[in-house]
Amino acid sequence: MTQTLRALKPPHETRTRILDASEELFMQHGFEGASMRLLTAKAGVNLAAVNYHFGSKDALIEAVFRRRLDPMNAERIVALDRLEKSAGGTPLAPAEIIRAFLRTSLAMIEDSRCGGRNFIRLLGRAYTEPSKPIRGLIGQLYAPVMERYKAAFARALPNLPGEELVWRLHFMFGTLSYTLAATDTVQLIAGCKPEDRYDAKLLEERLTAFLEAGLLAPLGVQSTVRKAA
Amino acid sequence: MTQTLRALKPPHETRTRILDASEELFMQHGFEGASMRLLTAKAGVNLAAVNYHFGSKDALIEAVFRRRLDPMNAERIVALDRLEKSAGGTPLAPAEIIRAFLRTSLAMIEDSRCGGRNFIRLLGRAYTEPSKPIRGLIGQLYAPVMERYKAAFARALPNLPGEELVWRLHFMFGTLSYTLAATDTVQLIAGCKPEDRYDAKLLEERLTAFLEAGLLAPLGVQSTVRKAA
DNA sequence: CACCGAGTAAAACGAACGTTTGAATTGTAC
DNA sequence: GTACAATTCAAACGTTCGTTTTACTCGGTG
Repeated sequence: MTQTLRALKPPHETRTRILDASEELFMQHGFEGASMRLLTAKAGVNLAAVNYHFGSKDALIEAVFRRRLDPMNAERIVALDRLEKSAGGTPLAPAEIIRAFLRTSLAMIEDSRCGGRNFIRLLGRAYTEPSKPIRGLIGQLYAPVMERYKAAFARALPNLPGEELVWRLHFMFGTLSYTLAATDTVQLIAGCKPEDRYDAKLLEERLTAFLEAGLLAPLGVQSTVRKAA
Repeated sequence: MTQTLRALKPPHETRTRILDASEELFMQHGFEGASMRLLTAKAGVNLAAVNYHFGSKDALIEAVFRRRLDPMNAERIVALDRLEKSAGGTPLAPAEIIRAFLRTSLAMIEDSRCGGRNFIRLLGRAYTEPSKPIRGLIGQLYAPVMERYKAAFARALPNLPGEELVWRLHFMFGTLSYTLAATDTVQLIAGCKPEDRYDAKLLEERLTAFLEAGLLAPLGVQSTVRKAA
């Protein structure tokens, strides 16, 4: 009886309302700028609810990230596993690996209820966040998927020096997170229609073309410079 | 007499001390996280000095940006002017334009007193800052140089559709700002020696190779898709 | 019915925030 | 030396922050 009632009525409705409101307000105002009173008012819950359900504001921030990022990164690893499985022993094309990583992010910006889109933008902000706990959390959550994809790229590009690969992955990661986070800069460069801003399919094509070309760019003189030094 | 004394003793020493301290602390803790008491303590000045010399904390933030960004963007435009002058009527190579833009940023990260490096990292943070006044300020300061470089790229790449160019510039801008701002993510991808992290010459080569390839990437199917739609 | 634990509610906590005040201090001109 | 403006200083302003406390409202159990 208890079981069925729990199943009918969401077990943590207040928690979910807080997480949803926080996702949006953290994105709009930042972590420090979004106060507890603002969050709880938007969520329609009491001020004390955050501390009751999460313990503290910092714990709430972590919960906001984990709710989306844990499944996302798990999905990324599964996608790469599937890719390598179906390829047998043959090396993967770099563009395939790029798309596998991209698609998880891009799927979220098409979230009809906007929660996913908010989170993606929030995530882009988090990389440049000065707060050390947040940086540490992001790094910790991303470490396994980073290692996994780095290995896949290394196998796909056996001729690219390891150090060079690390930098190009850094560039790629930056392009992706910035593109999704800094929504207004496109309008700054040119009056861009916001309607195709979030066309995930089109954005995937554009990003893949750009990133693949950058990843496969011919080695400049810098490698020789380094060898000589 | 007044003139010479003013020349010997810095006219706005307190102002400069505040700007230097703010640059570093805004980068470390963010704009909201760096309190007036922290800023003034680091600068070794009285708490009221900020409001006396700048008027408010927001005005201080604007002053921090303008002190570096105004000369930087002016230098970028001059560099592009020189490039086009010396090329006569012949079209510029995309890599030349990229380097002209890059070099101004990269020169700052070699600042021996670290002030410039702090500012570059601060700038990367500002693009994803949620605060509307800051976003507006950044956009306003960057608008002329953006327009100028966009026109130069359009002339250098007459076959690239305008909308496609806007996106690729957005990607490039994202790569640059993220690369310079998110210093810890490289270490996340791989244990990277921090010593060559700020080798401006090497970084210029790597970034130029990556960005040029991305900018010149072959057009995917998306343009056909768009034409059909 | 009494009882209990989970959750909600309103109010208050001390600390830290940006800003302002008014007196003290400095440097310069007459 | 006196006068005057510019700057520095300690102290306090009112507000807002994250958090805690205390009382209250329930549904389920014995």
